[in-house]
Amino acid sequence: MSEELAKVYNPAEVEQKWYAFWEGTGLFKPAAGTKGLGAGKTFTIVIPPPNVTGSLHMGHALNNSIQDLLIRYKRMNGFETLWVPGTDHAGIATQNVVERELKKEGKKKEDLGRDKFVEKVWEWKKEYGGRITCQLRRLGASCDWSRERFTMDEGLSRAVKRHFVQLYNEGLIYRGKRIINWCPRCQTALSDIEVEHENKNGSLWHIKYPVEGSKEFVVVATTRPETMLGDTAVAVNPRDERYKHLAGKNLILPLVGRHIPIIKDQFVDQEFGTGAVKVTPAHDPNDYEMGMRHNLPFINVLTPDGKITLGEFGSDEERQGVVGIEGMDRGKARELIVKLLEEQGFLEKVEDYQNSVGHCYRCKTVIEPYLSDQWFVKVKPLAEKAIAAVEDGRIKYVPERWTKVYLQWMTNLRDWCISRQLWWGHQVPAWYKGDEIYVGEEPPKGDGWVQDPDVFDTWFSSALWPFSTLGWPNQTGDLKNHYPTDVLVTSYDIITFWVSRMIMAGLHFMKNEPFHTVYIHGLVKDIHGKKMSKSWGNVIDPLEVIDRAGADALRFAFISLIAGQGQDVKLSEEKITEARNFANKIWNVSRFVLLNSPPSSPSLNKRRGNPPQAGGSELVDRWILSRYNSTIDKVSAAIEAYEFGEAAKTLYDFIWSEFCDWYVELAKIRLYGDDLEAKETTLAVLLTVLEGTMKILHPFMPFITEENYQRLNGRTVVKPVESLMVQPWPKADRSLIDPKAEEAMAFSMEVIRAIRNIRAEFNVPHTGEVEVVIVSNRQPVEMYVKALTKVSKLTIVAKLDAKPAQSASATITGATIYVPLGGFIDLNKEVARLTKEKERLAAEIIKITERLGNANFVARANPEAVQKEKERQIEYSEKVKALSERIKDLG
RNA sequence: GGGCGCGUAGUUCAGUGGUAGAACGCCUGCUUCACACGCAGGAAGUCAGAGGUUCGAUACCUCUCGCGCCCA
Repeated sequence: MSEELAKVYNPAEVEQKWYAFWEGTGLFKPAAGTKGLGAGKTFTIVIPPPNVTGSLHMGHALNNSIQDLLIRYKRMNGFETLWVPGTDHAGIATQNVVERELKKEGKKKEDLGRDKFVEKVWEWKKEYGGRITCQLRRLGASCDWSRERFTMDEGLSRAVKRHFVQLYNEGLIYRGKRIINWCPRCQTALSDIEVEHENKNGSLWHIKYPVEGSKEFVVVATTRPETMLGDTAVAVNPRDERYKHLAGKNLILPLVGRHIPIIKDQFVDQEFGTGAVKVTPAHDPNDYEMGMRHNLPFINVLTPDGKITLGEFGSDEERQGVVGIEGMDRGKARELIVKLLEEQGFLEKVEDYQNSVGHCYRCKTVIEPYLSDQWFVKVKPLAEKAIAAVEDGRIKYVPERWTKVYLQWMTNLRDWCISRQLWWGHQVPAWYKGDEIYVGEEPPKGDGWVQDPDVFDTWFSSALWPFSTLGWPNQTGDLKNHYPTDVLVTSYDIITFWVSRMIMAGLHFMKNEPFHTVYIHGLVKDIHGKKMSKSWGNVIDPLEVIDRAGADALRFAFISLIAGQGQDVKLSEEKITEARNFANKIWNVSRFVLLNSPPSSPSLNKRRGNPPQAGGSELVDRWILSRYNSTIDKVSAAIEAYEFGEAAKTLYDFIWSEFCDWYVELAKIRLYGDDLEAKETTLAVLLTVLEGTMKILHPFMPFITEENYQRLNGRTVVKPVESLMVQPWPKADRSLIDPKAEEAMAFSMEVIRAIRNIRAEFNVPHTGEVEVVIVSNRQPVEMYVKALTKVSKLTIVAKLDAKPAQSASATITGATIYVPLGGFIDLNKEVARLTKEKERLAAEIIKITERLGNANFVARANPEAVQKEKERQIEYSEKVKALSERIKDLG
């Protein structure tokens, strides 16, 4: 190991090296723990599988930083930890990507045919599928890569078949012709949640439908005039007086001439438009229901790619009024229909209207409600169990508020459309021969069977992820040891897509909830709270950050940003820089310790294992050991409570402020002194605290902590080098938590700050030494004060005979400090300074006095609060008195 | 329309029924032998607004306003 340590930390070198070491020595694999909290217990996480064609974005980086933190923490606590990695085949997304590639060559997937196309996707997967897993390694994710899974691999495909076949046999899956959400671009059905609704400014067209055999019209209002081609009725509310006289009559559909009935249906809202609505059973979910209730014909007027077809019209006569519309895109068709209606006097008026338009969540194309044969899951019985599991606390959401989102969604579920008209995915294991249907994990025997061409919704396979990755449907050892898993870490946007489905599937197939805790984090946004997107140009690439600042910095930036209750995380360059600087600080403090510690020394090693005991040694040692042990407790408790931001902040403050700014600075006194014993004791404390701190920081910043730990080991301890990641998590030694030492140290620190403040206020040069007189009954540690304030002569007295001339002063609790400044002092400035402080305190005293004068306060407030106020009153009064005297002296 | 979250220093955010905090940024002074990705010091807030509960509210309750999200 080189003794030359760079002044600036270079993460790139360090990170590559240690990841290879960890993975190479098999440390990511579960190993039975024997010690600590986790003895005999497992801790398991399954990764939310990223899309196989994807590359690492900030959302992944945040998500996996959290998972790795938990996994590393539990591993060090002695749990047999397993983090299962893998990727998702992401049906539509992946198919779209490959289609786009083909398009560049001027080809469509139909040119290749299904088999060739699927082959092409597999090739694509082979080439790019490893990309994201490599990127997760760059982040430091300690997944067990030997257990990596893919939703389309053999085992998981078998699991999906079992899923389908079993639900089918239990009567929980059916096939039927229903109105589903159809994406004309992807040309597939989508489930309800795959549709994003957006409020858009549109129009409401009022169209006149003539009454058969009369000069009267019924006016209907619609946002989608083009669908009138498929109208098979007009509906009114049975209670609507306006239409009572038209009972039993027919209307004549404008342009088309089709005779359609007026029907009465409770569903119709009398307040909407004219109270009469057109009914298009093949193109609207509500109209579909009405169509079923009233036995109306279903006329589909759209092709799968969103163009008009008149193929289902009853006669050529009907087509004559709309010649030329066939094959026209739905948007153009709307324009034409409106134009024709207007020309022929059927359009009464057009109003501005805001309505909600559904878009495909993958390609943003406007969705069509479309009538087709699809497979559905009856979710109600599954959902009931999934609701119960959360309601009775078997599964807990963190933060708790997401429980409500989940329950609200689960209680309003409609049947889940699981078939997709894609080529990439798990093909539905159902076969048809004439009217016969066969559902099974294996193809049926005999000739003439044709397999259903559809594939499953990707979420239908990822629902099984917590147990399919562990071997299900086989009863494997992993399944036995690691199911149920422990914590699922994900962002709120897929609670409905994924979390809820895993809970349903886990409870149904494994008879046990898939995890006990769902930790929900926010989405990564830019500094203004905007979504990161290429078109905004505000994307920060995690790989680029890792190259530039290190994975540790990225991880720490994220973890310190998630203090809120599952709020979105606003990532900024500044935050990354801050975390990078923190890494550099850690690097340099280790460098300091290493540069000052001799190569392995027996006497030092002996001391290392026996840190100074409370009460018996140097104050600053007792102080830092007290703070260090408190920090262990605080960090551990924060992680256990999922308060990761709090844990990060605790570490940041302890390392930077307490350890570096105070302990290290004061350690230098004895480190550079002549007393060998004091020197070794100091080193022992430095090493103890630094090494322990590397341990509790490891889950946050695995690379730099491993590097430092290894260097420390090499220097001072004679033992074979083991990885930090499998060292036991430090346990706070409560006997070293020493409030007296902390109190005493706080006093010295306050004295030092007061002197520094005076020096800075009066611009005493850094090199200029000053004399200080402290009037106090308490004793600050002279050595500390002298070292940190450049004081040449320090006098501490309980009472002052003669006040030092030409001096600035500070009044702190329990002491007045005089700093004679000779020529440096500006008396006016000093008087102003003291007066300001006096006024601040005087105002405070008035408030306190009022409070204490309030009989209600004294009588009702708790006695401790009253006592505290009294103490403050005395303390402040003394300070004000001292300040007044000083001002008088100077004036 | 229903639900949820947020509003605290210039910025990003913690926080607590009893003295308002951090980081970054800003200002001043320092190339002090771990670190200028640094050290020391400093300025900076009507805790969105109104009402209520309370001896006491930035915090708890209600309403209003503003921002964001989810569902219909």
